[in-house]
Amino acid sequence: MPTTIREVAQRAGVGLGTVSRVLNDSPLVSAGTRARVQAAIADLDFRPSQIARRLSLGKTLTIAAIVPFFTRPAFVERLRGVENTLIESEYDLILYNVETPERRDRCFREVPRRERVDGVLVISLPPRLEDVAHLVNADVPVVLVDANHPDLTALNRIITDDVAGGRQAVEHLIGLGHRRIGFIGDLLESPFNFTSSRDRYQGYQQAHEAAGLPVRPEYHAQGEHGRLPARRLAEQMLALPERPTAIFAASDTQALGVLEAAKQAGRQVPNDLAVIGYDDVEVAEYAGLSSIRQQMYQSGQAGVELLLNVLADPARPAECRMMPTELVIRLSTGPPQR
Amino acid sequence: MPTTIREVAQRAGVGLGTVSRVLNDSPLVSAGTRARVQAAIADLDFRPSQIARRLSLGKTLTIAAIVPFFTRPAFVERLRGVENTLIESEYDLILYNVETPERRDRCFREVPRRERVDGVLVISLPPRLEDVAHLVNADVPVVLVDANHPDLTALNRIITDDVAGGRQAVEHLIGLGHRRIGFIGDLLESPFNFTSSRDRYQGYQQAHEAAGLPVRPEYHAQGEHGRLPARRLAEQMLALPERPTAIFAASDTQALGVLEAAKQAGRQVPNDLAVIGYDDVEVAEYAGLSSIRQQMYQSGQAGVELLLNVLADPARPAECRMMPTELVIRLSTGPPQR
DNA sequence: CTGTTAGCGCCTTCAT
DNA sequence: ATGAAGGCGCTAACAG
Repeated sequence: MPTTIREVAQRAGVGLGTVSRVLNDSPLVSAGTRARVQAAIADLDFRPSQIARRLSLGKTLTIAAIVPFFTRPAFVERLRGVENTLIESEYDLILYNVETPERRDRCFREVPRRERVDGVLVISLPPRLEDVAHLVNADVPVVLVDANHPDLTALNRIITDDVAGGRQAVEHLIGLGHRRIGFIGDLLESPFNFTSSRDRYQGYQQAHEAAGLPVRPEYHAQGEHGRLPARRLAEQMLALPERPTAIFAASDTQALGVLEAAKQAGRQVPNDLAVIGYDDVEVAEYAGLSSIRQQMYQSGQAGVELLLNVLADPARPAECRMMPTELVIRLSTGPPQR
Repeated sequence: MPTTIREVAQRAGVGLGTVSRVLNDSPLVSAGTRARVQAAIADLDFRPSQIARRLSLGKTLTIAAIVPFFTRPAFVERLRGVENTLIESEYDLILYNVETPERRDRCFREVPRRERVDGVLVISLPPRLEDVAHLVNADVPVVLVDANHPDLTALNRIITDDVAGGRQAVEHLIGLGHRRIGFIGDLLESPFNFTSSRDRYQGYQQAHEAAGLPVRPEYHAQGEHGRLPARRLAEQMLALPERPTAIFAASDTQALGVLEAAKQAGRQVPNDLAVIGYDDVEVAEYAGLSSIRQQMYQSGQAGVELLLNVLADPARPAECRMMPTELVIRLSTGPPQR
């Protein structure tokens, strides 16, 4: 049997209301009794029951994170930011891992309910139009992290500007003098509706237009996410009669595949081929890979902070916070060989 | 205001005990009233408050997972098994990520308490001797997954036999005809007391003894976990006057570093150098890397099952379940060149 | 079979 | 400043 507040009260010779006040740092307790109560708490090794506390407060003190977290390192990194921030608060983090569209739908439908959690973080999982209504009308606040959509204006969210990031990457290459730049990204259609690759390609297009360069379809390849598929695509692209002098990959994972393809084809990086990735995950540094850094950890953190703010002030209007991206230049990019 | 059981009762024209029975699938309800109640529940879109339920039941219906989950893919994979299994049950999964020894100690001390959770899974985090007492005497059951120690007999756990796995790997190499076999592993001392590398090396030694081969200290290198450190160590080892014809790396990540070192040194794999890793993570297949497969996902699953069993029958004696390992032969191992 | 009642442990008025 | 009392929503034991 766990100790209860009542036993503490008895032992300290006070009423149980007083114990509750001490527990909740109420100023309405004299120093003396506070000390007595604290002594009793220590003696009995008492910890208040979270459950009872929750029932009484009418809050679950729990936040759910819905994450497709095993597919890519970037998702895990965001979750890491969430976990580390939430641990400082009084909220518990409960986890829903989404690996199938069915599971995603079920989570969107069943998780954001007041009888389960106080708030929900949706990480890197863009809701579809039909989900938006659910999420907006959910009886608990929802914050999206790394998920954007033009129709989401009613939802709180932390986004990164993938279009700008893609532009940044390609402007870097163009600035170095490249004129034939390949893009290797994910399939544009995925069951999870991931938009990042698409948006980064849009940035690619914008940079080309701004520089007056043509966007050539043979320089755009898409495939399953992963190093190996990207490697295959890069091999094909490097075998083109007029091969690109630089390749922008939609993720570092894919950029690694491109590096392998270059080595395979006997191309020196960056002289024969400049390569830039996206995300700046840990291996990018090892691999000397230029990349676009996203503040993934910080975006998780920002998501939690936003959610806690909404929890504290439910009337607060929906907010969209943009995380900046940063160009990180390493050894894999340089001017084209002449 | 969320709907309550009371309103449902009113609407269905029954007592609230009956509603509770319907919710809990009690057979003591006539088909007619059950239908009426269910209709009322549907009309009101009623979901029972988990919190109230928990307080009443005296259970948190929550299980904590303590995981160092961002450091290595193998940990995440185990967590994945945990999550996917637990989702089928009525328990919520709450997450504690451990990245520092301080945090680990705090988790071991504060998490396994009845007022917080019903049970705890400790994943890939070997407790130290002083922690064992805490965990054994904790007022909720604890199951270790992928954490072993001779002194842990009082704790429920799912382990993999890293010694046997290491032996298996090295026996494979010896069977192929190798006599000079290097080992590259983690630092034997780590703040988290990870034992896997040490155990795998022990298997290495056993295989050597069984085959009557000498264990040569210059063939044993240890360094930080990671591809790059392993690569450096392998480069040194390959520069030895009498270099090994095969290398067993304590993880696939490190084996990838060894492969890079071999390529760097102009050694053909497997002809000039056979390489075998451990874990059989996803990239092993891409890389054509022979490895020792661990059932990581299944070990998480098994941990949950064991914990649920203990929860159902607290008197059940502590159990230690061993997960098998499996030799996976790919392109990176073959007989030595003569 | 079904309605009623008494807690589960805590927080929060309301008096004092 | 503090004690007493009511209630959070549900389950389970007890009558009927």
